[in-house]
Parts: sequence; C-alpha cells; structure tokens
Amino acid sequence: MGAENQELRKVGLKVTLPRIKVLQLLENASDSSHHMSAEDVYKALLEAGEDVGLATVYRVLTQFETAGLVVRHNFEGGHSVFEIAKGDHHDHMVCMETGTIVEFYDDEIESLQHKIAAKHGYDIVDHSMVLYVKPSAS
Amino acid sequence: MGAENQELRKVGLKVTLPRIKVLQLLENASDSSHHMSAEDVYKALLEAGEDVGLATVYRVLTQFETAGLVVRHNFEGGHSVFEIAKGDHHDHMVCMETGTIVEFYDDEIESLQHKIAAKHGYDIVDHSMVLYVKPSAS
DNA sequence: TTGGTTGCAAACAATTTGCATAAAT
DNA sequence: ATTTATGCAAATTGTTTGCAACCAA
Repeated sequence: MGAENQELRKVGLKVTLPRIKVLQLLENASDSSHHMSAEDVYKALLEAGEDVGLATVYRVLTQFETAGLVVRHNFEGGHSVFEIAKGDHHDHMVCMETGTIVEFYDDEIESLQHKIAAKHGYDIVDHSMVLYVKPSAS
Repeated sequence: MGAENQELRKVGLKVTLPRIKVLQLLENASDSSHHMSAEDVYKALLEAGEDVGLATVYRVLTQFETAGLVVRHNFEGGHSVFEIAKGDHHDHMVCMETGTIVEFYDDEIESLQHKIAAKHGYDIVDHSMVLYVKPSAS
C-alpha cells in the first residue's frame, strides 16, 4: 500500500481512490506543474485514464486544504491553485509574461510583518504575499 | 460642477451620471466603507435613489481601475473590493474576527521585495501583501 | 449627428450542492 | 450493514457581454 494511504488515514480521511489519485498527482507534480488548479488536476487525472468527477476534485482539494495536506493560493485571475504542503512556508513571485512561479522565503520580511501586526495590536494568523513581476530589462 | 467632473475628463472618460455617482461615492466613503465591492457600490447607489445597473457599476469600476482612479484588491473569498487611489501605496491587514481592515506601509519590506525580485532576475510590476490577523491575546 | 454609454437580460467561469448510487469499514 | 464518498446535473456566485435605446460632445 502506498504512503498516501497512511497520510490520508493520519488526517482522518477515508482512503478512497479519488483521494489517493489526487494526492499522488500533487506529490509527484513536476516543477512546472507544482501549482495546479482544480481543472488542471481534473484534466491530468482524465488523461491518466482515471474516472473522477470535477466536483469530486474540488471536494477532495478542499478537504486536503482543511487537513493541511495542501495549500490553496488565490493569485490574480479568478481561479485557485493548489500545491502539496511540504511544511515549509514560502511566498510567491509570478511572472506576468511567462507565467513562471518562483517560490521564496525571506526571514527579514517575515519578522517585519509580525512587528507591524503587533504594533497594531494583532497576531498574524496567516498572510499572503505575491510579487507580480516581469523579466528585468537587462 | 463638482471636482469629479474634472477628474473624469482628466483621464479621458466622458462625464456621465453613473461615473460621477460612483466616483463621489468612493471619494466620500467613510472609514468603514473605505473598501467596497461592486455589489456594495451598487446597493449604496440604489439606496441613494440612483438608478444604475449592476453591470454598469462593474464597467465603471473597471474603467476607473484602468484609469488609475481606483485600486482593485482580491482578498480571500472570491470577490474584489475597490478603494479610491489616493496616490499612496499601502498594504493591508484584515482582522479575521472583526473584519476590520488596517492599511499600512513599510519601507523596509518594500525594498526587500525589490531586492528579492532582482536576485531572481525580475522587476516588480505590482505586488499584493495581506496579513490575516486576530486581536492579540493580551 | 454620432459614437460612446447605459440597462437589462443572457452568457460565462469557477465552484458548490442535492441526490441517488457506489464504495469503504 | 452502515456510514461516508462519488458522479452527474442543476444551482450559486461574481463578473462579463450582446444589443437596442439613450445621452454627451
């Protein structure tokens, strides 16, 4: 039995075929397909010959998000994209011209964010930071 | 003639009633209604007795965004919110418990963002940073 | 006059939900 | 056997578009 099997049980989700397939897909997602929309996942599964419904993909992704297995991002342009949660937090840079997504993490920025929230009497629950960029004119 | 009149001409938009009304509404928006969705604007105008269509509100807001008169934000939860562009750039902090929105600006973070983008060979076109917070447990 | 603008209804895209059926424990 | 999950189609939500009537320049 695959490791996905265990992961699902661990978060209290019944082990079903759709869930296993979606989880495998996201875990093995290559660099370029690291961030996938529900539609992306759905089409990938269809192409792999798996017979899942789009509604199920949405349901499963939402459950995974709640369970902390995946992270949902709302970049500009309406639809959400998901990526497997690898434990590490990072922010994103989206190239407006190529669509490339670069992940980065900056300790200094993180601590400044906390400092600012604290200054206003708040604790940070979560945050999103996306830099929309273009290749720098050399 | 109101000042909105001039502002519209300045950006090359024909002066029409819906545009004037939407612009006035956003300019006079109180602190709590500083950030409004298209629906918010639509309902506010209806309550004020103005007879505009929701589609027109969307069109006008999009035109204003293009013209730089307003800024559109995509906070979590699907719909967009707009605010009059007062020239100054700032980021947001959204309280998950009260819905309060705090605006802030941090020079240090801004420069770090540019430094990071540059490190990856990019220029920043735009960025969004939203801190989702809760009142700090005292 | 004449082209830009509006309102309304229909069209859309992304996501959610109801429900009868199918599968997991 | 029970309970939960799935697939499909229909329903929602937020936003856009086609088009005839309308208004600003």
